[in-house]
Parts: sequence; structure tokens; C-alpha cells
Amino acid sequence: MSNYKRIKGTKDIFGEEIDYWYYVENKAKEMLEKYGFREIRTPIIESEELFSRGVGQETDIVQKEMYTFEDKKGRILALRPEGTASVVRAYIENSMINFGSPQKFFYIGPMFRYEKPQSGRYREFYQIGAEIFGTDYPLADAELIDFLYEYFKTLKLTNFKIKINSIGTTKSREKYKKVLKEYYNPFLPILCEDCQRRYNANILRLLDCKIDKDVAANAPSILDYLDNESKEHFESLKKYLDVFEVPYEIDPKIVRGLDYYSKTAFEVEHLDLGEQAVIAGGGRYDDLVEQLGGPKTPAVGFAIGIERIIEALKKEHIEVENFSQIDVYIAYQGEQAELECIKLSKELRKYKIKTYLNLSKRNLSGQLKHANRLNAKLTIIMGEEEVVDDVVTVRNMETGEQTKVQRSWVTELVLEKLKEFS
RNA sequence: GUGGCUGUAGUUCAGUGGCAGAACGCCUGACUGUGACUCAGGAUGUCGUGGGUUCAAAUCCCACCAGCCACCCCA
Repeated sequence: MSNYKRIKGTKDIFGEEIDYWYYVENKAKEMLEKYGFREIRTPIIESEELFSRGVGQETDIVQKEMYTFEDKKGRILALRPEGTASVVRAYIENSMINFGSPQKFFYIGPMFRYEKPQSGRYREFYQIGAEIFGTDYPLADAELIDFLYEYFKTLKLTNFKIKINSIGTTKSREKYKKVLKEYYNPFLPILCEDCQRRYNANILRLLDCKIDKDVAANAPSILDYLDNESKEHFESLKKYLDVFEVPYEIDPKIVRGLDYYSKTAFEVEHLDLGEQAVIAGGGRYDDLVEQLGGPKTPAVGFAIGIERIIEALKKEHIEVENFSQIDVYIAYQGEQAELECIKLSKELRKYKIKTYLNLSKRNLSGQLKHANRLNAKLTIIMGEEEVVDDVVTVRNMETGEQTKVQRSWVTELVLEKLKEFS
């Protein structure tokens, strides 16, 4: 065994697993483009300050979960813990406001958070995110939620639900926090330890406490304390979602863990997952662009957790396409055949046929075994007999049926035979 | 950061103080130049790491590391 181990909370992704990744990522890209999003790739390292300012100095992400380090010049950098701040930075830095509004972006890539790993939670994890800049129109929020719904349906996921909420503007939220504190105050002595701590640190969190459920159930709802603007926005959002025919639940207990959210907040929860059941989450962040030094620009976005989606696909026993399956394995015996097979491999690959040319010295039996191992659809066999007759044998690895074909017709026959699979 | 369970071959695990094992997988070969069946042979381990107890430790004790799960938090 190697002395080197993968570091805690990280993963090697290969083999059959990679098919799930292709499935999730390819479908996402394809659909995001259909919705008019364009990809943006931002660096994985950013200045630490971008996140402490953007995500919020008081959040757990910034307080204890960031990978930060000094570079050789003493600059404080961080591995990105989330995608939005980077995209906002790029939007401002490249003056993208001049490209017309609204602007729609998506990204796919790894994020890093120093947390204790558990089911559905890694230190390096992948997100697919989307952001819309430059519109405060609730239709934008609705379209994002519609995307999530359509996307998960396209993946063939069924056992999930979409929850929406409005957490209002910063102002109205402060008002609500006061009301909540008043409500919780008399219960304080009987609340769990965590709730007592959170009472001052993050009062909104008391709402989704797993212990003091009863107290939370009767707590005043944030929806009753929204200012008119937020209320209207939320009403329109619901109206649009109905038009999109997206099923949703209103859950006033959804609070997001990042400071930048305002008005709309939403989560998609998968019912077969463990405690880390949120497969996507997002919301509106109308103040963030300005807060990071850009022009006042309203925005909405979401992030999807790829690992969690894959977990959900497995729980629902959804089969994914085998992207890496070999179409044709080329087995040969003898020097003459080898030379001919090298040429043949080039030919087949030109026709986009996934071709695996035998690369080792072993007998035919071993080569067939290897082909079987690779799950090849067809195997082309060329031995001394074939060389003499200028033919090759094409073997269907599922049925064992074999056909001899003139060397010059191989590609055509292979293309024909491959149609029987799929 | 806190807690519970678990670390032995590539994988799943047995071994509970006295020579490191099984099944599957892998490699080689046999059976008509032909895999998924059968048969024969072979390779693979610092028993998670470090310390301690003991004549003797995979086995007992301690610490650390890692995995899984839960809290916390989030995708």
C-alpha cells in the first residue's frame, strides 16, 4: 500500500462512478444552455477577503470552514468555499454590466470547506451553480426554480421537493428577529443547549432545531413580518411558479446559512438522503454586488451539490448511460496481424468508434478475457488465418455470434453491428 | 469542534496472545487460435500509524490518523 493517502474529506472519482458524473454534468450543461446561461470559469483561489466580505464575517463558512493560506508574498488567499462570491467578483472586475442586463452565468467546479466529513458532506465537493445578474424581477427567481425542477426531472429523479420562502430585506429581517427573540425569551431556560447558544448568535436557526420542535412550531412566521416590497415579490414568485407548473411548498423555516441572501430563499430536498438532504439551494442577493464594490445590481442564484445528486440517483436506482463503454476491442495474433490491426484501429477511431487496441503480449484467450472485462460490445479478431484470407472476424460479445468480413468492409460492418446495441 | 461505530490481500471479511487466512477478483496456463462455465498453477499484506505491556501482539493498553454515521453547519 502506498504511503500517500488521499486527504480527509476528498475523493478519487473513476470507473463506474465517472458515468454518474458525466450524466449529471452533461445534462446540466445542456439544459443550462437551453435556458440561456453561459459558462463562467473563475479561479479556485481568491483573496480571503472576498469571501469574508461576501459570504459574511459571521457565517460558519468564514468563521471556521475556510481553507486559507499565505502565498509567498504574504497575501492571504482562500480556496473558494462557494461559487457566488467569485462570480460576483468577476462580474464587477470585468465590468460585465456593460454587456447588457440581465446576465446569466453558470459554473461547475470544486468548492472547499474544512468540515468534518459525513454522509453527503466532503471537504472538496462539486457544485453546479447559476446566477442571474441585473434584474429584481421575480420571474428570474421563478425561472431558476423552474430550471431546478426540470433538471431533476430530466435526471429522472422523482423523490424530491422544492421549498420556498422569503426572508425579506435586511431591514424587515431585523424586525422579525426582534419579534422572534421576544417569543423565545420565556422558553429560554427549557431550550436545548444549542438553541441557548444560537439565541444570541443566530436566532433564525432556532426555527429548524431538531429538539425544540414544538416551540418552533408555534413561533411567529417570517412571512407575517415582510415589508410590502418583499411581500409583493413573494406573491409574484408564487404566481409565476404556478404558471411554470412547478410544484412547491412554502416553508417559513428556510433560512440560508450565507449572509448575502434577501427576499427569496429556496431549497430542494431529496427524501431518500440522510441528514444532508438538501441537493440544491439558493436565493436572491440584491445587495451583494454593491457590497463587493460594484454597481447596485440585483441578483439571484442557486447551487446544486453534485455528490448529493449522485447519491440520490443511486437511492432511486436510476441507471445512467455507460459513457465509457468500449465499442470494439481489437484482438490479434502474429506480427502481420498486429501491423494490420494498428491501421484498423486508426480507421475505426476516425468513425468515432470507441476502440481498444490490445496493447500486451498475450494469447487470444487472454485478450478475449480483457475485452470481456472492459465490457466491449464487439471484438475484432485477426489471426494468421484471417491475414491469409484478408478478412477479420467480428464477434458480438453479448451473443457470441461471429461474422467474417473482408478487410475493406470492416468499418461498415462494425457500424452496422453497433446499431444492435444501445 | 463534539460524540458513536469501524480500520487485516484489489474487494468482502474470518482470525481475540504463539508460523497471516478464506471467498471473490487479478495474472499465467489447459480444454477446438475465442471471454462471461470448468480445471491446474501463481502473485499480492510494514494486520491504519506510532508508542507501551509481554519471552511472544493483528489480538491487551494509550495516543494519533483515516473511513462511516450523528450533532453543528451546509451543496
